[in-house]
Amino acid sequence: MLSERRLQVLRAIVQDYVGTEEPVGSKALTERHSLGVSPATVRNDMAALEDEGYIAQPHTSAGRIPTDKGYRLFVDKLAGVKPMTGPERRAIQNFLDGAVDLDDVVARTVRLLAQLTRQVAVVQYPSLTRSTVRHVELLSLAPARLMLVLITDTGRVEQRMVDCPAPFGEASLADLRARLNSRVAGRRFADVPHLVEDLPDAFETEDRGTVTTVLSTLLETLVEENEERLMIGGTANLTRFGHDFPLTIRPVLEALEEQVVLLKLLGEAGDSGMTVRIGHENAYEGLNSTSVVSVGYGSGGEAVAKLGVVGPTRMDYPGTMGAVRAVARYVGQILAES
Amino acid sequence: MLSERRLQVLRAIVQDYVGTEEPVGSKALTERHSLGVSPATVRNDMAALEDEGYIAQPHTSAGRIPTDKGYRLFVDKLAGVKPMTGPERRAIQNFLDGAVDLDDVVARTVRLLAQLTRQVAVVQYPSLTRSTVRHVELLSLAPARLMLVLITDTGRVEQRMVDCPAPFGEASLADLRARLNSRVAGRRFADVPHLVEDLPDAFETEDRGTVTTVLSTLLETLVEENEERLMIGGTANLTRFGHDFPLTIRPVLEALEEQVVLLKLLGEAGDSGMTVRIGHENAYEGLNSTSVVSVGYGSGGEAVAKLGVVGPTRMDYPGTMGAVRAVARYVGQILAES
DNA sequence: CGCTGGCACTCGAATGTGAAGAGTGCCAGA
DNA sequence: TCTGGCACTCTTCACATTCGAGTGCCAGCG
Repeated sequence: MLSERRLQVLRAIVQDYVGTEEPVGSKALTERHSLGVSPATVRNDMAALEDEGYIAQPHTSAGRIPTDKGYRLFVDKLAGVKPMTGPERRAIQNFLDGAVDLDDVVARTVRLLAQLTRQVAVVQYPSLTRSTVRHVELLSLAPARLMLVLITDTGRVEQRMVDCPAPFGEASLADLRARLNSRVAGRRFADVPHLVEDLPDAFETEDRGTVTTVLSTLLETLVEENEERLMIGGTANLTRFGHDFPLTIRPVLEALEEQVVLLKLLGEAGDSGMTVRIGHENAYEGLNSTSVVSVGYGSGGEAVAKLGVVGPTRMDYPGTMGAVRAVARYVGQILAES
Repeated sequence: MLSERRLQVLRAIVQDYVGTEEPVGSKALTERHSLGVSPATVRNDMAALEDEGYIAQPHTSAGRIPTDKGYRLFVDKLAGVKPMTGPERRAIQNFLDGAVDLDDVVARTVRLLAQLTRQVAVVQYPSLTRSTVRHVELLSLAPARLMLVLITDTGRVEQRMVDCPAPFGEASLADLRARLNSRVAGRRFADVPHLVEDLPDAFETEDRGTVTTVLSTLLETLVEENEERLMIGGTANLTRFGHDFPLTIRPVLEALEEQVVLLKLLGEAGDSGMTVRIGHENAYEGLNSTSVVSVGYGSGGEAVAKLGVVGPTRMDYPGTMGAVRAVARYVGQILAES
């Protein structure tokens, strides 16, 4: 077990290193933080911290830098979440309030996060597993061709073509539209399959084929819709990463282009509360030198999607976490209002 | 006027520099290209080319590198467009054929372009100025609240809420829906305002307010829709830019995040045929050390949007132009089919 | 037992020197 | 008009040297 002072030393190391981007030595530490002990003592503590694997030296005769394990301890025990100041909150709210539709909300959120944290921001579009159906519309484009339009309560619209096995009359169409909506409107996606399963029985034999086709297209759409999309921004901030560029930045850019990777990354994060994944804690190799701070957001109590930032492990965790939390909260509010 | 041989020397310099990324000297030139003259002669030619501003030396006693003006001449006069090989064409077609919807077409196009050119790809979503309306749908969500859904022939769907000044009956709604569609379905966006202007006259006085509101929302949507979106990919290729990273790459990443900048960039490019903007020819400062190759694409004869790549001025112009042209052509085909 | 000051040691960063090499410009001659 | 030759310029690289920050360890002190 580490003594109180050693923890303080670790905290000081993390703070200094994050600030200066340079390995921090014992002398500098005692000067910049009033630890009340001499450099020699700090050196002993640092040696102990190094033995435990919390810090490391890039090479002999250089200062120490925190390891992933060190950051982990820092985040878990030594640092809180730095709350946003009043003006910052107001700025966030103002900025998000200007959004005109869902795309805009997401776009603004990305910008905002990137700007606040000066890192790369990732925002997942509100997911639909927990969404509900607002309306299903059926349009006849040709005698045996329909268009299915699904409107969700988060404001997303998805359309699919349906080729009918047999011509489908306007009357049947209206009937199907009405029945479908009375059953699924306002219901959760997950409940839809169960709710429509006996729907074909209500139709004449010659229409059943079409009804079945429409339903299966609808169910497919619900599932596919779940293939969540996301938006990223602030990649220019990657240039602040380090001086050893190409090697560090390349895999990160590659990871950011692979939506699958990012979705998995966000998906793995805990469902409630804020998750911080530090360096090698990230499963994806290209992100081994980055940390990901993510949190769920949503209208009302439930999280419908996640957002977060990707930055160097050497990041200002309290500040970043504060910004991420605040943004998530306000986005949730905006979504709830609309 | 430059002699034939001097043009050949310029061509050789461009080709070598693009290949090796290093300033090219007179000796290397005569060795790698059979110019039939000695290095000394080439030196004279190079001095002349330098006087004219086509090439420059980074510092005394280094080889020459092409200037923007040199690349311009190369592109205009010295190099053609390198056609894709058969297998390449087939690969392009196969890859694009797998797309399931518009988003997917655009996403695949971006990937493909980035991969083929090993540069940053930019694809604009099919623009709507020249698009036509496939269908307009009106749904009643609440007594005085409608949802307007616009479906375009390129497969895009846009929805808007409409708050009515007065309650609007189902009968009126059906009437409006029918009239609206009979007038605008299949028509171009640009023609819509004219086509619906007298529509309110056909309704009862108490409904006119709502009809007018719906129409103005529709027109707004048509215009806003025109705020074109785009997708980018292959940013990881920026890491191949040069060795002097951060300075070069940062402004480019910033430019790529500013959709406005990119849209203007594509917009400025000529409407037909391929456009190549080299270095300082780009209005946006951050892109002064990049070249942009763009071309319009679309279903049928008309271009509905543009696509292109952004890369270092030192790029393989013939190959890049070939890839861009080929991809644009096949995307056009795909769009025409669906 | 823990803290402190002192001291020798290590190793990277910065600086300087010198040789090598690539490339140029210019000139006289074919 | 082209060519070979030659002197000159600069960058690059390797190597040596210095400088300094930071460490580890130890003996002594409260």
